[in-house]
Formats: sequence, structure tokens, C-alpha cells
Amino acid sequence: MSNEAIGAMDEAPAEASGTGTLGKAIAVLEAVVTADGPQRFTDILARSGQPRGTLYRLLSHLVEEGLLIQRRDLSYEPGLRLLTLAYRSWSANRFRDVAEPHLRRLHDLTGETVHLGILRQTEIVYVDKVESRQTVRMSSQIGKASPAYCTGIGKAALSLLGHAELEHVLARTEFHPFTAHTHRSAATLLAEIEEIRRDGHAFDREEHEAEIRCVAAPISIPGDDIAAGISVTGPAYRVTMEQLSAWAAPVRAAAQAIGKEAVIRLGPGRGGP
Amino acid sequence: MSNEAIGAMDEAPAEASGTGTLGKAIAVLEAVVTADGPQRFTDILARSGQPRGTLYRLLSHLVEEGLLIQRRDLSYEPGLRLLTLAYRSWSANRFRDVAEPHLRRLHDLTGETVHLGILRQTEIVYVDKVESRQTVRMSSQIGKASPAYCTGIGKAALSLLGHAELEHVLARTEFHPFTAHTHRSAATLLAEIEEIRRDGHAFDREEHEAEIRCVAAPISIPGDDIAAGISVTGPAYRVTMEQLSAWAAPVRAAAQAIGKEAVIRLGPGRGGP
DNA sequence: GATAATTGTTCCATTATTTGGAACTTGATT
DNA sequence: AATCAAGTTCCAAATAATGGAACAATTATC
Repeated sequence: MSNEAIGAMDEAPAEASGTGTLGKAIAVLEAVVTADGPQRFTDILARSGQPRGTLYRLLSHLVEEGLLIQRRDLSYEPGLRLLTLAYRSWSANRFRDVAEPHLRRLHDLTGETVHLGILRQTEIVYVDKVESRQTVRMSSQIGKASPAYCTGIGKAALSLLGHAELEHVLARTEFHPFTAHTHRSAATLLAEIEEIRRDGHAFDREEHEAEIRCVAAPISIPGDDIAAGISVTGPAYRVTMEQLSAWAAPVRAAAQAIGKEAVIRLGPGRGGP
Repeated sequence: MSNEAIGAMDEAPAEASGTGTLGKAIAVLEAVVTADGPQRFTDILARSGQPRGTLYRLLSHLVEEGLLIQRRDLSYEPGLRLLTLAYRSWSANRFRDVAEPHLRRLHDLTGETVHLGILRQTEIVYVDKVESRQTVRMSSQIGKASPAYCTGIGKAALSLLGHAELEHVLARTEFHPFTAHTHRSAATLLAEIEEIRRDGHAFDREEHEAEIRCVAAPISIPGDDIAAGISVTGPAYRVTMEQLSAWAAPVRAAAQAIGKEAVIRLGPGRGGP
């Protein structure tokens, strides 16, 4: 009850530190993980703003837990434990499991890259991907987070939100102009979201990355309050807007199918009112 | 200094709790992540052995940090933050980066699956994989950990360790008989490790999984104290021991090349003594 | 080669957080 | 209604985290 109320606070003091010790530890972990190379103590000191003594203990604990590794030259790198935890949580993700055959089918139909993404706060996190003949890797983007307001899946997922939730997300969104076509403000985005609600699908017209277009559809799971979506993405030179429009119907169909199966397999979470 | 000394304690009281608050939080996280489905409060209570009040706060914090998600029916699932953290740490892994083209080349040569693994404690963690025509996924095993003593890469990596380190690892190893060919004790394993040191490569003769064989070579990075290896793996019906022996040379060569490049690119970690 | 500057590590009294038992809701079951 | 189980809240005591400052160990500078 007290946690939910945070959103109602008139002005949070710079995102609040959050969860005491754990929050700080994860913040430090993230600081190291998001950095380019190995980070020396002083680098992290600057990034994290923690006092020396505190940071030192925090890092020691993270190393002890295997979340970080300390090299011989004393610099810190991400540890392998993170990979192991992620592997388990990914391969056990029931939602991804349900969606996968549908993604594959869409890929067979279109020949282009197909994504599954889930909304987290103001971002879309890519959870699965099916791609053309390309060597198997953790795949370019699984786990990657992109802003919701300028991606196909993101806008599709936003269209599922209720008025209050949507407002809350938009209030926290920073409209960064990635390309010439990126939404500059909530106003135009809201108008497009209306369209998306009507059509049942969303386009990304080179809004996040130049020369990249996609068509996406929202996946709604009645009873569960997850907001997700799937998309078919391709380079502008190969994928015209006409082509994308033609794919909209199968994408919508796949999204609906996933939603339906998910309800059955995941079970509605102690249903509605 | 005090941490290093832990290994010297005559008998650790069941692995010790470790790093205070953080350790407990991660333990709870792991309990949820390694479970099959969503876990209810009571399930986790039993698994973790924490008192109710403590566990409740721990879970709240993990949810607040995005490491867990609480569903409508109050059960807990792994959150997306873990995936994002892992994505960043994987894609930024400089070692993997160096190794990748070599893995690919080995795959082209053999047509079989190629793995890159790193030793962590008594286990091998798979960090990259190149596989035959198969749809792109996080790939069956990236992040997976297998016992070192019964896998090709594992034994190869163990052969790099000094006497004391090796003893320490073996003391912590539990010899589980996965197949008819699995090592039953440290004695036979040590003998094989001698051979591996002499030959420069290791075989897995269906020791971990029946019908699966591989040939592996250790990657040593002078100056850095990482123990890793690569392997070529295939089903027994297709890959004979003769075939594996023929691949041993190129596997060794690739491993050496990776080691050399790694020294250059990663920089030796503040050299030797 | 001596001195200064930087970086990493340790210490410890103060402070804030965690702890964990028990009481309390809430919702289902008999 | 009464019983049972699951989840949540409370609070004094115990513990762990805090962070400033002193201390090493390196590396840079003169």
C-alpha cells in the first residue's frame, strides 16, 4: 500500500534511492555492467556517487556473490552469475514459450525479423527474436530495452494501457529525437495511439532508427496485467509501407492467438472483479 | 585477504550465509528463478528458510528493483531486469568477442556445434555457442552451468589449474554418475588431467550425457587467471572417436589463437609476480 | 631518486536497517 | 459460524550499513 502510493507523491526527490541496501548494490552492479570496459574503483566511485568506504564493501559483496569479477589489475567486470540467472529465467519464461511458434510462423511468412517484447515502465524489453539465417547467438537484442514511445511494439503495448496508466508512463517519458520521424511530444503520440487502438496494429516509420521500419500488434492477456507485443521488422529499402500494411493482418492474428493461448496456459491471475 | 582465507576453515557451516543482506536477497532471487513455475509466498518460505517477516520485505525489495514480478494472484516470477542486465554483460564480454570468429571458423570446418565455456568454481558456464542451421534463440545453453569434471571444456579448463587450486576444486566436487562413463572419483580424473596436460586437448566420452561426445582444448591467458576452453560437440552416432581425434589439432589451434588475441586485446591484468 | 598525487584499503563510533516472533487480516473450506 | 491457511503488518532488539578519516600502495612528477 505504501509502495503503490509513491506515484501519488507530488514530487519524488530524484527517483528516491529505493530499497535501501539492495537498491544500492544493484545500482552499483548496473553501473559496472553498463560501462564499456572494466571499471576501476575510482571510475565506479565517480559513477555511483557512493562514499568510498561504502562502495568498497558493496563491491566486495558483489564479487563474493559472483555478480562481479575482480581482475588482477583490480578492475571490475560483470560476473558469470548474472548470465546463469538470466539463462534460467529466460528459458523458464512461460510467456516466451507460448509465443515462440507463432513468431516462427510469422518469420516463415515474411522472411523478416520477428520480435516479442514486453513493456516495462516506459521501455520495451525484447524477450525473443526470430531472424533469418544467421548464426545462433544470444541474438542481437534479447534483453535489450528500447523506449516504448518510438518503437512499434512499444506503441502497440502502450495502446493497451488504461488512461491513468498511460498518463503515468507518458509523464515519465523523455522524448528524445532519434530520427527526423520520432515523436516530439505526448500530443502527437496520443493521437497515434488512438489510431492504433482503432486499427489493432502500429507502425514504426523509422522513428527509432533511420532506415528501419516495422509493423507491430499488441498482445493483451485478459486477467493478467502484462502489456506486450510482436513485430515484423525490416530495412526501409526492402520493406515498403505497403508491404508492412499487407503484413498487418497476419501480425494481428498472431498476436491474438498468443494472447488466447497465454490465457489458457498461464492461467488468468486470479481473475477480474 | 580475509576472504581468501575462507577456504582454509576446517569445516564451513553449510556454505555460510555470506554477504549479509545482499546474499540473502540473491539467494531468494535464485530460489524463485530456479523454480519451475511462479512461486507463491509459502513456496518460497519453505525453499528459503527465512522467517516470514524477513522474507516478505526481501521479496518486496526484489519486486521494487524489477528483479522479480508479482502477479495478480500474488505469486512471484523472474522479472525482466535480470535479462537486461545479462544482455548488457554478455554483449560487452570482451573475451567472448575475441573468441567468436574462431568459434565460427571451427563450426565451418566441422559442421558440429562449437562451445565457449569459462570455469567458475567447480562448474563450466557456457558463454557462447555456434550451431548448425537453427533458428536464432538465446540458444539452448548460453548461461548454463555444467559440472567441470565430466565435460570436455571443464576437464580442459581444470588442466590449467595449479596443484593447490585443482585440489581445492576437486575437494568441492561431487562425483555424480551421470552415465556409465562418468568419472567416479578424483583419482581417475586426475590421471586423465595428466593426459590432457600432455596432449593439449580433452575428450568427453559420453560422460555427461549419453550419446554425446566432444573434443575440447583449454584456453590459457597468461597474466589473467581465467580458465576457459572451447569444444566441438556431436552425437555419438555421427561423431566417432577417430573423427574427434582428427579435430583435436584444429581445436587446439583455435584455442591457442584465442588465448593469444585475448592477451593483446584484453591486456594482461597487471602482469605476474 | 625524492616528492607529490592518485588510487585502493582499512578502521570504527554512529546511525539506520534488518531481524524475526507474534498478532492481525483476508479469503477460502468444512 | 467456525476453522484453517495464506498473506501482511508491527515493533523492540540485534545487526549490519554508513561514511569520514587515516593508512597503504602505486604511479606520476619534478
